[in-house]
Amino acid sequence: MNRVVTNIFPKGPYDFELTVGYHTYYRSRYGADHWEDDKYRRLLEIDNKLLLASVRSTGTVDRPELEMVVEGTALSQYDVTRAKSQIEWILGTSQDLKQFYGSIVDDDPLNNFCQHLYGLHIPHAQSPYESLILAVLGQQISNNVARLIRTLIIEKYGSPAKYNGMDYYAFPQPISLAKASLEDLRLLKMSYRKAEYINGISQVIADQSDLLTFAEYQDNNEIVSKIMQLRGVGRWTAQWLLIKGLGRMDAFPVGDLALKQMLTKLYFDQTTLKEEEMEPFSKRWSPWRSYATTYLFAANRQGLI
DNA sequence: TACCAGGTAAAAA
DNA sequence: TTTTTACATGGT
Repeated sequence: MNRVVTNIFPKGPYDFELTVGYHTYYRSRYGADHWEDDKYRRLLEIDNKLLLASVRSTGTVDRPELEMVVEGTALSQYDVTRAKSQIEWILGTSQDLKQFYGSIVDDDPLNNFCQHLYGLHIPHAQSPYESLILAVLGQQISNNVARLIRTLIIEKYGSPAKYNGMDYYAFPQPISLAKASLEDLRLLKMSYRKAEYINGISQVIADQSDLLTFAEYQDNNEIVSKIMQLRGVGRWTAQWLLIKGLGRMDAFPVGDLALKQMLTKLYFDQTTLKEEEMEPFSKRWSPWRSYATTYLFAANRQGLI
């Protein structure tokens, strides 16, 4: 077992606490992500090797600097490099907020949230597959139920490791959930249909690992129509995959109930916004709709809405 | 006790 | 083609 310390320099402004807090729903543990003692921790599975990354802030919002400690067995320089790039991706450190902030200065509720949430970057799932599974698990049900089910599936099918007496789990590999029986998945409190979705998607991804890999030039609509061919993936799930799994800047989860309620309250004077009105309305934030969405949800989680 | 919750596919109209 | 409905479960 060895241990390597390295530094990460996010693109400022970068608020580490806000970004990790949003990512973990301000809980000490959410799914495979941990947020305790001012440290973000995550067990990563890299080439079948498990390593724990612990990250803390050593800088400020405008001069951000993070310190990452990687622990594992027989760590190579390559492992550390991979872990670092995965953590940078999860924590959204390379995003540049300037253009988004500049684009919404006259948009009042949102601009106000941006002042409160200055330096919040969009955190990502570790992989497109992870974001897809988490999104499907979250369909239709309340956040409390979603969190419960997400944790159950990670603890049952993710690779475990113990560090300093604490149990950590990597996010399950596609093959693990592809091999799971529907009956076993049902034990994790999901509906039979949801178990079918999870199992089916995992089988497809286990078989074609590059299915969720897209080139830079590919259009969001092209990606959406491709992933919606997966059973269990509708447009809501596809849009969240664009935001949380692929790092696209201009996605918008039309049909999201919480989002609809927030827009109704903030922009339509309590007159319920119709679903078909969401997409046209969202265009005011293009090409930064993923940020607008994230800042609205972040404001919501902080009780600002 | 009902009814809702950060949807979706399949059935029915 | 468009509109309902079943789905599981914890919270209120």
